[in-house]
Amino acid sequence: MDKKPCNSSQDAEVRKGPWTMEEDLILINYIANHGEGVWNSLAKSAGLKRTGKSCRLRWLNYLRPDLRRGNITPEEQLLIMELHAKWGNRWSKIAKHLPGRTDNEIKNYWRTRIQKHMKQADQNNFQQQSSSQITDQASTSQAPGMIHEPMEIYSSPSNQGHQNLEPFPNTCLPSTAIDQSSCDNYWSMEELWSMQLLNGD
DNA sequence: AAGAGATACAACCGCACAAGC
DNA sequence: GGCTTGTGCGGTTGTATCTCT
Repeated sequence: MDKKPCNSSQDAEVRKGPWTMEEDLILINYIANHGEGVWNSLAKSAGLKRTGKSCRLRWLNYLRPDLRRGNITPEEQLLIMELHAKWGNRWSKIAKHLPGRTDNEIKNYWRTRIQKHMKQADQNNFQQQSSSQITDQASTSQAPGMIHEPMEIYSSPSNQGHQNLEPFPNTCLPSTAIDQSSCDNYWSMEELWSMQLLNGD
């Protein structure tokens, strides 16, 4: 990942990859003295061989003093799920309701933890379903790969074309979900809890 | 103990939008 | 009004670490 500086061109001046402690200190000190904002000029003025975007990302996601480090609490987990059910992948919007958490952190958390649970639940239901539906498959238009994309099925209002997939037909899909194409809320918290997404760990 | 696979997290990329000129 | 630049956001990728066999 870490691109070694080349011996020519201006790109050689731009560092990529993991930040060093020294770079972190430079950025922290600079922001402490001059404040944040105007990231491109900040990067140059501070003497960092980074893009403004990279500096901003590093500051917002890692160096900010008001960040909360450590595990997501059950309360935060609940809130994330609730807000995601309401807004979908609007991570920055969700992050605003979780003080000290970043959109990147929430996004990663969702992808690695919650999505994993959904995938497992999805597979369990698929196994249950497969025995009963195996004879019906020839009459459906379901693509074979669809079962691997629970997120799309779950959240996206733009994926109404998938609404006949019913990934959790027995226990999880709310009875009204399919008819909620014009509604912002897809699944209630009660329904999400019923999927036992929060009980895994 | 070693290798393979899975997981979690940091960071980058591309796009869209807003502000300034 | 059009262009340039900066910023913010969501998606994706790379890699370190952990777990399992």
